[in-house]
Amino acid sequence: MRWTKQLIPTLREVPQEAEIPSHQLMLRAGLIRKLGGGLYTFLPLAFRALKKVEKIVREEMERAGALEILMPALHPREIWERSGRYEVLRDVMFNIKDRQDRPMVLGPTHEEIVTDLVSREIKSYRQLPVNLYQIQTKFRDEIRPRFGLMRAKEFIMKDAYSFDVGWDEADASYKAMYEAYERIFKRCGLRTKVVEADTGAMGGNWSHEFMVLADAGEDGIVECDQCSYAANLERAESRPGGASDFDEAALPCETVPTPGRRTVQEVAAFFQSPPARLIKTLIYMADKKPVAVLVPGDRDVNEIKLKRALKARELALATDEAIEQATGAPVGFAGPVGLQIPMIADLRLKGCKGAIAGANQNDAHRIHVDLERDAKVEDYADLILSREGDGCPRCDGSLHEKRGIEVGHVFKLGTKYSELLGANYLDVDGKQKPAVMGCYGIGVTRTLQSTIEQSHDDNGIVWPISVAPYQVEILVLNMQHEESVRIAEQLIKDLEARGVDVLLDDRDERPGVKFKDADLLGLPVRVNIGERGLAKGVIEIKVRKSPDLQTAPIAEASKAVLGCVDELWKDVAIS
RNA sequence: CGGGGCGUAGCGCAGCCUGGUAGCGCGUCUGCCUUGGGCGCAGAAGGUCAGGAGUUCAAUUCUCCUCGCCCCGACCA
Repeated sequence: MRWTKQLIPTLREVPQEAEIPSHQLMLRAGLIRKLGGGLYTFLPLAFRALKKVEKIVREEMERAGALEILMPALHPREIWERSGRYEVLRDVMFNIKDRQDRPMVLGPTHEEIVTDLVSREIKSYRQLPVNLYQIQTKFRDEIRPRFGLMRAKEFIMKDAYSFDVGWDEADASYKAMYEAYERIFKRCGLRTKVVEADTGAMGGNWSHEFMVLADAGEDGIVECDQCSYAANLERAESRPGGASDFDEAALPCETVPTPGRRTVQEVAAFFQSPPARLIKTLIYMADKKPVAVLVPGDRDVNEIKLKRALKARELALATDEAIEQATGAPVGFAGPVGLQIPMIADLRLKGCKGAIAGANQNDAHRIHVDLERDAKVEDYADLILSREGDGCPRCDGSLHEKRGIEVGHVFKLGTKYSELLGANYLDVDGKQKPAVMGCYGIGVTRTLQSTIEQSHDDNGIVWPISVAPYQVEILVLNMQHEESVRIAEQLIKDLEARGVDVLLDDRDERPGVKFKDADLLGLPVRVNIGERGLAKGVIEIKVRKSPDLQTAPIAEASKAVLGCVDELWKDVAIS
């Protein structure tokens, strides 16, 4: 392909809309253009790269035995009401009506649709297992689209759904997908970290996320420095220490005036005591009922864990009025002693003595609190947000925080959807049973951008060879020089005959412009053909990711380039 | 939805405070020149100053409203 016949609108300056490197580079290298917030057009180069990612995904899904289908993007709203997820996902769903005034939604995901299909077509255990996948555009009315393709309102996702006769069989399907994902990301040239994750609105029992480590990542994760434990912060546990006993003697609980001291910091300073000695008491509304949540003063509540522990559908911090009503004191003075609403405490508070807590009256706190002696805590659970330096829950190591971009997520769903939507089969014993499901997503467009986020330098993109829009870029430094052009054309012919995608920069531009744009585009191998080299009988080869410039005799040009290309394929080979 | 910022030529920005109908760099087009890291010279095109209303003799500039975009937060498969 010739540059002058392609559409590659490179930008010299950084568009102000872009914040992170991958987004800036996608705009500058002429890969994408914005139509509106969270809506992007893929220009030819990005489209080529996208197709390569999709091809890898397809090959690995097929290898794992999944069958490709294509489901509608437009769904009757009714099916979502039937599963109960219209309520759960209504905020992210685009609602529309057809001309008959029938309510429709644009699909944010496809569990309902595929389960409906399977419920109609799969009747017998003889037809199982089955794993159906598609590569589809999903629509989500994101509260805040961000970072180009990272969080868009419309994006391409590969989603697969497995149906098995039982739990063990479903585990095998899950494992097969997990392994397929490892291969996919490796082949895309991505280094990913697999973490334990929360299942969120998907429901289900267990899930793993495939994370691309990057500062711009939207998810916090922790990983152990000694074992393989890694988890999304939403789910991460940490090793609880022993019960905290701050009192030598078991002194009776006592109320102390603390005028105007509301925050943990203020109170800790007032008592000249470490924040950890305080019991932080937060009032939440769980399904419209107040509940007190107790955590160590130096820790934050993990609302996802809390929601799970309370088995609540809705959870939010109580309003100031609700707090006053529940505790009888203004915000900042809640405490477990004498509180009349249900209480749940973090595991780390179990058996703690000599603590400081709010007194449930204005401008007062209690000291020498022995939680078990002085309060009625209904339940203890792991409720806090893990953080840097916490102990690993699995070993003696400690946890470290990182940022990650979620590119893949595999879920064990169980029978939630099959029961709801009637995906039952007839087993050997003649009984109707719900199929055991798993679902598996890859954000294809996000994966593409992650590749750039993880592989770029100051000058531009550094494409892995497997997803690069073209594998080789040839620069003819002076298009007026006929010999250069002739040699370039011969080289292109040779390379294309060997299945290599080649882009020729045939613009009548000065060399400097071409070099800059070549670095920006980041195609894996660059070939310089210029009079200076030809005078010595050589062409030059520059591998984008390496600093070295090599030369090859004109007669061996294609062989030398192919050698570089082959070498680069080793980076993304699966073992 | 809350907080902040921005909207002037394709891109990056100045002008606005202190009202008098718009400018710079890059890009684009033409010609010359040049050809190893965003070259040089000469000329040119390109603007409903986001939209609407108001104040004023006069609004890019002041006021109000609306829309869009970006960032932070809440939220998130």
